[in-house]
Amino acid sequence: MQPTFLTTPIYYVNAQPHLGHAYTTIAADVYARHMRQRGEDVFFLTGTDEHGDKNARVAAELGLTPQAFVDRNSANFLRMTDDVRATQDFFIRTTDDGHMTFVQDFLQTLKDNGHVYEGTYEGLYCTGCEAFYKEEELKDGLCPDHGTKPEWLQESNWFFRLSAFQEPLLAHYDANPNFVSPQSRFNEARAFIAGGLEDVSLSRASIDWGVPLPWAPDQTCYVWFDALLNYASALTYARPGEDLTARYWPPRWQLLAKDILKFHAVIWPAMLMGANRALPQRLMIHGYLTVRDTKMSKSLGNVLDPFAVIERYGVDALRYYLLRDVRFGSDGGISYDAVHERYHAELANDLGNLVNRVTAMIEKYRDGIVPSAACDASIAAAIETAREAVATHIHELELTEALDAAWLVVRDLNRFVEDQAPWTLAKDPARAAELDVVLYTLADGTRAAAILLAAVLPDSAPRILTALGAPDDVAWELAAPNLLSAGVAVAPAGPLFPRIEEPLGGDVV
RNA sequence: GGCGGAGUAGCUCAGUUGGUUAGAGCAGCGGAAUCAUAAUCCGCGUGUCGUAGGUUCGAGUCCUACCUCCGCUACCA
Repeated sequence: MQPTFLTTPIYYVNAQPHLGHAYTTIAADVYARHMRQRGEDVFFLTGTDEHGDKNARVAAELGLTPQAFVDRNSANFLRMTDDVRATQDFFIRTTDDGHMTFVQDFLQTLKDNGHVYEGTYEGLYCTGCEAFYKEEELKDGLCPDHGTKPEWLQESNWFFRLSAFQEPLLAHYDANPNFVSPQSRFNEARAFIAGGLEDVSLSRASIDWGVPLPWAPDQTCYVWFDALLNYASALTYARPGEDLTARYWPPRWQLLAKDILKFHAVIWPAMLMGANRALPQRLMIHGYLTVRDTKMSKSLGNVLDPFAVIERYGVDALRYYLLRDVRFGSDGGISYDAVHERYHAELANDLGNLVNRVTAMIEKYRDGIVPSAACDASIAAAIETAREAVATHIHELELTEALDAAWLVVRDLNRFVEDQAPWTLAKDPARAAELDVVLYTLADGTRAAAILLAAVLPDSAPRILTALGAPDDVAWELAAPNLLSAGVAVAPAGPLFPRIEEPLGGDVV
């Protein structure tokens, strides 16, 4: 299989990392980890978007230079990737020299190819906001923020001939029905293109904090062009002295939220076409996480704090919850109560307790040594089935469905315990061989389940393997039956997902 | 207005190219068991499949109209 390059958007650093950033990052990380489990050559890219007027303004308000401001805030995002156990291969910053050089080269290429021209951008401009407004955005013809009357301004800009790519884009969409997922987003993007494309300005004359145009240094690159190019620039300098472009380009998957669909599904591919570069294979547009009910919403805008969840339940719980409770690709409601419920019902009760009871029985009935036996055929079949299903779903970024498929094994194993009643077998020495089969099956099946879940539960999966006396290796080919060595000693280590008394958000005063 | 999506059990949702008694998880009720983090397992749902028509031997699954909700309808990022 070809190397896998996947990306998250780069996050705009004017604010703090929040749930949305964590969500996309986690989803991409699950894919990256899965592909690495399969031994694939993976390059997972994420990072921060640091130019633009907004950053410059916030920096000024704080009395910082733009660079000092973005340095500080970018570090917050880098820390976020660690907090959620993301395993990116490179964390790009658009203020990197390598990136800025690439942007200039790319813009020059677009211009050399005849896709850039000088024009005039005009519109209603509010000096207070330092931004252009459309008439319908105004309130009674006044700026909604400042209540002042905006001026009609003209600005000389350089434009990207996006309109010229309407037909090529449509052709690409029609030839690649999987280009954008889910289907509804594909339709949305295609309809937008079919409705006619206007040229877009790719530079700003009034903004200093950005990449200067190589042929007109008095203008800076419009921040979205700058930002989108990160996906390509990173490969040229992520590894000093090495250009990874030939190895990884184009991206297998680019993940993003629906609010930035147009930039990624229209402008970005057009930019690549204009530079004669291959387009990303697929774009995955996930939905919004919305906070439902929660009595604590005294103050509006109360969002679920991913770091609070990590602190109380652990990072695996956050990763599991976000991918499990909301179908990846759809919008969905989340809540602290739901985190609490799923943590206990699924992670603690179904999985954690399974590990606990299996190791406890092996200790009690076999002195902690995994007996020699063959995995029960029905469980073996369930593992094989789940292995295929999980892989298929993850390849399509159907992460919720992948979890469902893996969880069937967990449920089957719990059912197997009840069906076989090892505690009964243990009372009859004549049935020792039967008990061996049951105990081996449980240990082996739980081990396989851990590997199936390892991409989502990077902390817990190795702990499960260790508890079962298996090597700490989550290679995908080990997600198969009969691969636990007989004679190893189990090493129970207490509850994997301890019960949590107080749910988050309950501390309403 | 235009384009697109969605309305299925109390809740969250699955339901391939139309075909036997519409499914899962959660919650609820009842029961079993005791290895285990009082965890697990089993049983229990007469749901007008948004409304009204239509096509068909047969429609949640196709067609028409309508109702409700949502998204998009471009340069803050």
